[in-house]
Amino acid sequence: MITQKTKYALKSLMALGALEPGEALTIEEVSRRSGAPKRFLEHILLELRKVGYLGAKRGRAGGYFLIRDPDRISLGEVLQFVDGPIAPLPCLSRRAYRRCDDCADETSCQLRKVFGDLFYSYLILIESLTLRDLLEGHEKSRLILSDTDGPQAGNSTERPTGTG
Amino acid sequence: MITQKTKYALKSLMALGALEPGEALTIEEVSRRSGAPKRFLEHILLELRKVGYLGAKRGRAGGYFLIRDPDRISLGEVLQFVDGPIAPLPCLSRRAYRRCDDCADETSCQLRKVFGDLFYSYLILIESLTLRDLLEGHEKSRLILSDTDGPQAGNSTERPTGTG
DNA sequence: CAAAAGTCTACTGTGATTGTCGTGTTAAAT
DNA sequence: ATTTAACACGACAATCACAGTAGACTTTTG
Repeated sequence: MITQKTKYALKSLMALGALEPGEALTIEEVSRRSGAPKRFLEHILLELRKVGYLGAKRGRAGGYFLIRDPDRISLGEVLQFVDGPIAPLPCLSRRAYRRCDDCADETSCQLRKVFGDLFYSYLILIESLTLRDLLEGHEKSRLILSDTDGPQAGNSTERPTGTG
Repeated sequence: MITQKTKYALKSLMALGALEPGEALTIEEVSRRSGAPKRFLEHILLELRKVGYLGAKRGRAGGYFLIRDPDRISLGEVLQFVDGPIAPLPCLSRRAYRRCDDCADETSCQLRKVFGDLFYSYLILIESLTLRDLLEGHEKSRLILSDTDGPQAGNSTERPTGTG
């Protein structure tokens, strides 16, 4: 589950990404378009600015605007910046690495091995999706498992609900 | 991040999956082998039994034992049973579906579309990994993005740490 | 100067996570 | 039959993350 905060962040980025160059939106207006509570959104937009996605103009006719190409804002990055570490195990996180206190030997930990591979595959997927994909339709992230001839993903419209 | 509880559950399943047929372990013993606190483990093993993975024998020489083939216990299933819904958005969960209160039209929600595809790919990965993979080495989950010639995953031993 | 905007720090309510505890129930050993 | 060692189950509690609110400050423009 991505957090509500991340959802607000993504919706805000979408709102700001849809603007013409030169345009800006006030927090108030982003709040209206994203559905996020205004006072909460303050924090979120501030973070997105500090991280380098947004620019802000203060004072009377101020507002926020996107300063990074939507192609270069990956979902993976946003999730990390807003939600914090996304690794399934603390010992698999680069930035926020923490040893598992209940793990004797990290190199032989089977849990780490298996989830490490899973995480790597997941990262490829999530890094390949960008704000651009949220702004337009998208045709990416089709995958094929090489040792099976199982189902293929992609193609947006079908199978709306998963199992979660 | 998978929860500590799930980690305990997986380690316990590994401990029980490594037994010879006919053998069983007491909670105490599973606790020792998995590192989980005994009184906490009670709840976990109970759940795993109710879900159909484990059998239990009560009374003096009692204990827990695996009653489902490790090939038929997918990581995805375990995560769901122990951690609850794993869908990135409530509106993408089949079992625990909930409408996003901030979403006007579900069918046109771009967030839902993109995360839906992502989730579907993720499910394929996580469903293809089983307790068997945790018990032995594993050679699965290699994937190829069909619209890029980007990196390939798989092959266990390399790139230990990700980005999370 | 006043109004409208972003910036910052601090605080809070709610719920999930991670356990612990007490008490029961079952079955084997003596 | 009694004791003992195991699982079963419900209630409770400490801690923490999440989601949001509030107040005070700073910057810009009219």
